[in-house]
Amino acid sequence: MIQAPRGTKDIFTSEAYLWAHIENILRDIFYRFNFSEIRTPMFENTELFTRSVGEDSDIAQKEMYTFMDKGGRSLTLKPEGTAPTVRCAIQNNLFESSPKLFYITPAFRYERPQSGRYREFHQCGAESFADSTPTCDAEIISLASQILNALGIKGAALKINSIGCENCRPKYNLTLKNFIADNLKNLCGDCQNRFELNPLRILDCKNDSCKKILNNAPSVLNSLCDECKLHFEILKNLLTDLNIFYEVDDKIVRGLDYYTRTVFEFIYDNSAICGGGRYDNLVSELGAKKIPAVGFGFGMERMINAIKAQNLFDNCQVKLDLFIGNIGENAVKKSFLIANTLRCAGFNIEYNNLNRSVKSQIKTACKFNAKFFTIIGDDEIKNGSVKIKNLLTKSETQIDINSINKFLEEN
RNA sequence: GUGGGUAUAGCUCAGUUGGUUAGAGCGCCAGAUUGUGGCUCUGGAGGUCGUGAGUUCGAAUCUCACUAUUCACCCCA
Repeated sequence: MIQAPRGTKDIFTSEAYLWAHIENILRDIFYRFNFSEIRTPMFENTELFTRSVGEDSDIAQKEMYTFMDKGGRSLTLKPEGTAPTVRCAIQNNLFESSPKLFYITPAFRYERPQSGRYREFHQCGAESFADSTPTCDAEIISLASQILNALGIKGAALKINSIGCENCRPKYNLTLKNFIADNLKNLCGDCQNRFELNPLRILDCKNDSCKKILNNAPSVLNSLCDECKLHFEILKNLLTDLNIFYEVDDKIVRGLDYYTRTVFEFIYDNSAICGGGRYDNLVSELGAKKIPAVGFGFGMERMINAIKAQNLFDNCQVKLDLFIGNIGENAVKKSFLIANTLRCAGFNIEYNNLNRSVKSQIKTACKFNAKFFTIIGDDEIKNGSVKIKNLLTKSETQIDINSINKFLEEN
């Protein structure tokens, strides 16, 4: 048997209905904040991701689905949503016309699958190129927070930090490296590599011995320049004014290289359900003029795990208005034609097309959550009259075979 | 990339130191009820025991490899 590839998952029936339902809620919230939807290609030129995500990042190093097409181009399935959004905005010059964009998209990373993590997963993200103010950061965080509220997800903790800008971060990197230098030998192998490439990432290491060493490390917050410091202070005040609870965590640095100043995460069940931050240099690094930006990405699978764990949106399924049962060949054809008429009129209809007992037909109708059930046989065709049964109340009504439409409208 | 668990019917799972024809519950189909669901009873269909090798007179059971799946680490959403 051919199975779905490792790390992928089929989404069908009630699960697909749940996804569609959630996507509708998400779009509603985005529209409230005047974000417009964009849909970018599933694959991009590889260079887009090596330049944006960072050539040395784990994503670019070992997690990307990269392939050559028949024209010799190096292409990569999108591993995240931000870089394609920025590319699209540059290419179509969206910064003035629609500076606030959102997407709901599959993304691909070659990783070992585990709970809430697939090789094809789905991201729901927003990017704002509106301006560089802390208000803009607060709006983005507020948007993420309202998404959680609208979905009813409780218990996600917001953590925020500032990792400075191109002016103050190099200074902090030096401070941090000086602090670590003596202990470099005691850090894990990964961190020893990070020491030169990206010392900030050492703060994020989960290794216990590294954590211990970094416990007393100088805080990035103490090295911020005046502008960054002010930006962060204003943001914190705004979040308080918005009644959004947060915790400052100066160890949050985020894994993608493009972030500047504000970074944040919503943690649920020990993993990040949403991550984001400001990236004021990415647009210019990708070749356009300098345009500030801030955004976030939700992991849809993690979002849905949380929704399921809290039993939100139970009983997600489409309901049938009527199930048409039948007995005999003539009746099968007749019920098919009636089903067609009623479907044209806008009702959800199923009919029986197999030679089965009335009992099993009515059971099938219940399984599909049909509101009404009717059965058509030679007598009904001859008399032009059918009994229609309410499956909930069990009451039956005798009506004209041509007035089912009217009956369904009235009931 | 690293480390553990698991793989038997559509689903959830039993299966004794290795021993005849591999079971149960649920679901499905039919009958009891000649054309009306949920309860009850009766019967029925449905299995390359993940794949391939090995050990053995004999393997669902033991060994190895592979694949898939799941959980954790790394990383990330």
